[in-house]
Amino acid sequence: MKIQKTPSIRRMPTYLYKLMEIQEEGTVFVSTTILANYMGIEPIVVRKDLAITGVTGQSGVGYRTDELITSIRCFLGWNSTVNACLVGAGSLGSALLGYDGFENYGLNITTAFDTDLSKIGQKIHGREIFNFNNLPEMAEVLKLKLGIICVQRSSAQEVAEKLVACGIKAIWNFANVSLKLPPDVIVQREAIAGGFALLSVKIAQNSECGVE
Amino acid sequence: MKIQKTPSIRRMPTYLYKLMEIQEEGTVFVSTTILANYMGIEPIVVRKDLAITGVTGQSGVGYRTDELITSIRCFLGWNSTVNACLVGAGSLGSALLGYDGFENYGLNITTAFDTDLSKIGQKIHGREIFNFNNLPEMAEVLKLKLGIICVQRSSAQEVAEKLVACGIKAIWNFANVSLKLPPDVIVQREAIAGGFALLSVKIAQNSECGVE
DNA sequence: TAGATTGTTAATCGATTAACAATC
DNA sequence: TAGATTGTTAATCGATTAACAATC
Repeated sequence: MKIQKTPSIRRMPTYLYKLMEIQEEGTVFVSTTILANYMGIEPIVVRKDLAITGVTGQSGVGYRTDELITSIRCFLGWNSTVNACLVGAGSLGSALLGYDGFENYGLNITTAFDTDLSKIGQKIHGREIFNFNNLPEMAEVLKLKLGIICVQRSSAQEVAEKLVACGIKAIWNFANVSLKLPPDVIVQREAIAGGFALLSVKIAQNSECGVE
Repeated sequence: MKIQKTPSIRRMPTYLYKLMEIQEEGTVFVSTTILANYMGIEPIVVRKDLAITGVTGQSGVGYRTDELITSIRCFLGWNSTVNACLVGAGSLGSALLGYDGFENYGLNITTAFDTDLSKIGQKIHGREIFNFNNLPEMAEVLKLKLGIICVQRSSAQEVAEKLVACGIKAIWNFANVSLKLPPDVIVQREAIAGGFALLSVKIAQNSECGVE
């Protein structure tokens, strides 16, 4: 199963964030010119992106801010909520638990797990850390549909398999490994090293140009 | 300045990590079949990616592991070190400070800054937190070339401008905003919401297919 | 020789960009 | 009417995939 329009989809949350800001200001209509200027891209790109969601605007005016927001939310499936657990309450895990933007994404991190006894029972950003061994009992009760993996590279595969064994079919993987899981499990790997690689190449290209 | 081969570049660090693992095992030659299998992609993709770095392999055998590693490192500019500072020692900042993979990327986060007086003077993962107001004096002495922004959305623009004013021309932005900076400043924005958007769409597509 | 793999060339596919009529 | 903007259609560009000869 190939996913298409990846670049457009990646831009959606940025539009959404800006649009919510615009809505708070009370601005009813917004044009692709404004969004493009904010993003540092061309208006035609924004127009094509928005078209994917099925929304339509008014010639000479733009799009209704509220309609756009709804439309993007629906397209991303962020209008309904999914129950998630986070495994690995280290600093990255804490950062994610503390991120208050997730409520806008329909992401409800109800529980955090760890194996470190010194962490279990403690609270991080209002959520209690549970023993990862209790996952099987808790997964069903809490109706967990998504697992967020924030453990070390070395234990990520094992954690992923246990999540899958509990019926969790979607995984957001922040560990620096490729997970081997059954084909019906949806995995999204977040590789920040990839971002740094891009930055590095930009820097290298830039200093080349400077020399010329 | 457009950057090309973005998808390939993003995959490079993943190859690199796996290759280092392979090297530690003492395996001298590695084929694109092995790398492709690890990444869950096709060998031809890996071959094209590796070709970008200029490395060549041996028909029927594969590539020398050590040559591949060197080649990817050089291509990414990770063979030399860049001094970086991190601004915003919250949980995300701490996570990055604690990430020990950066030494392999030629990234040397020498300093962390914050404005929170309760954090200043403390140490996180061995690095002292300094007052952000001291940035101008310290930037030159420490030869800072890169700034990593981990502050709240609302202060990111201001922080970025101060970094640029200190001669820092490359910024890795983890705050959830588009920064408006002079065109000669290189910015890489890390938008994890984009990753979650992709995951959400995958889930949505999957449940559609399930119904059919 | 047989099997595996590289690297090149061509074909396909999808994303971005350009142009412009239609609309407010 | 003039200016701004949408949405469609076509053109361009780049990335992915396929095919295969050459090589070990």
